[in-house]
Amino acid sequence: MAANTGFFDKVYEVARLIPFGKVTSYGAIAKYLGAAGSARMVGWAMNGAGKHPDVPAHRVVNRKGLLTGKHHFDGTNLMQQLLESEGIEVVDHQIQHLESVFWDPGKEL
DNA sequence: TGAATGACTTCGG
DNA sequence: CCCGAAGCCATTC
Repeated sequence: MAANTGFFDKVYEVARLIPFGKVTSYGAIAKYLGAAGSARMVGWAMNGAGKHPDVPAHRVVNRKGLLTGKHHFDGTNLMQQLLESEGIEVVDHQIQHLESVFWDPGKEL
């Protein structure tokens, strides 16, 4: 059980840096971590994000702005509600005005 | 050690 | 932009 490979911690660390009312993509995080191409691992890391209450996994979506991970949340529309609570428009599990709310760690940092 | 899996991304059509 | 297929890489069995 190599739960803590450091990779996970990095993902969580970046996730915490996501500003309120903003979102980012798995690939963006992976790239920022220097693990570009491991976007899937970011998602996998998020699988353990449930243990990290400070990690807003709902702000992490795929590059289309689609809430692909919503299925892993407790309910069915929980993720969408969280985003809407931050002022992000979400329709059909897809973020609207994605460019306006998108936050690229590698670009901002 | 090797095969299977996955909250993705990119490429070609 | 949508669709199908391939690539990627860490984790798990």
